[in-house]
Amino acid sequence: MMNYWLIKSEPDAFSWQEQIQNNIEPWTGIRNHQAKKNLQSMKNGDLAFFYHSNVGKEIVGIVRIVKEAYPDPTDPDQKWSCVDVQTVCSVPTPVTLKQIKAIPELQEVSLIKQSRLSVMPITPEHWKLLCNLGGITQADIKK
DNA sequence: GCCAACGTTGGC
DNA sequence: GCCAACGTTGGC
Repeated sequence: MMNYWLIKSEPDAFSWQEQIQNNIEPWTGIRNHQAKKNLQSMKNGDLAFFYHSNVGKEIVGIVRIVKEAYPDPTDPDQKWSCVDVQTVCSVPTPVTLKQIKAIPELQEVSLIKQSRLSVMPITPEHWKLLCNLGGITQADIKK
């Protein structure tokens, strides 16, 4: 059973362009219990939207989980977790927060309901809808 | 265990 | 720069 997620990054700190260049990236630095719980629920092969917070405020790409939760090396106490994500594809037409807020079917997404959460699940229905909005096809996300 | 004070995230 | 919505800290 495939799960879908959304992860946030401030492009000033780590942008989609850098993700593309690095290809595989350890998703470190998460210091929130709910976000940690979500990281630990991720399975290899799960897909996640890559969202630019603060600057852009739009879904710009899709990544795949390629290494399940392990201790975050940037945490001295090793009590926080991280996963590895791999670049899958860019979103041809980035989906903006403004767009999402304007669509009645998307009012329940955590991006809106819990605006401070940085790692969140996305339902399959919302995933499909957001892919359509972004111009993503099934072929784009098949390896 | 409560809660006031403080810090952070992130949209506007 | 402001502030709403959290999360954390520390005194009691």
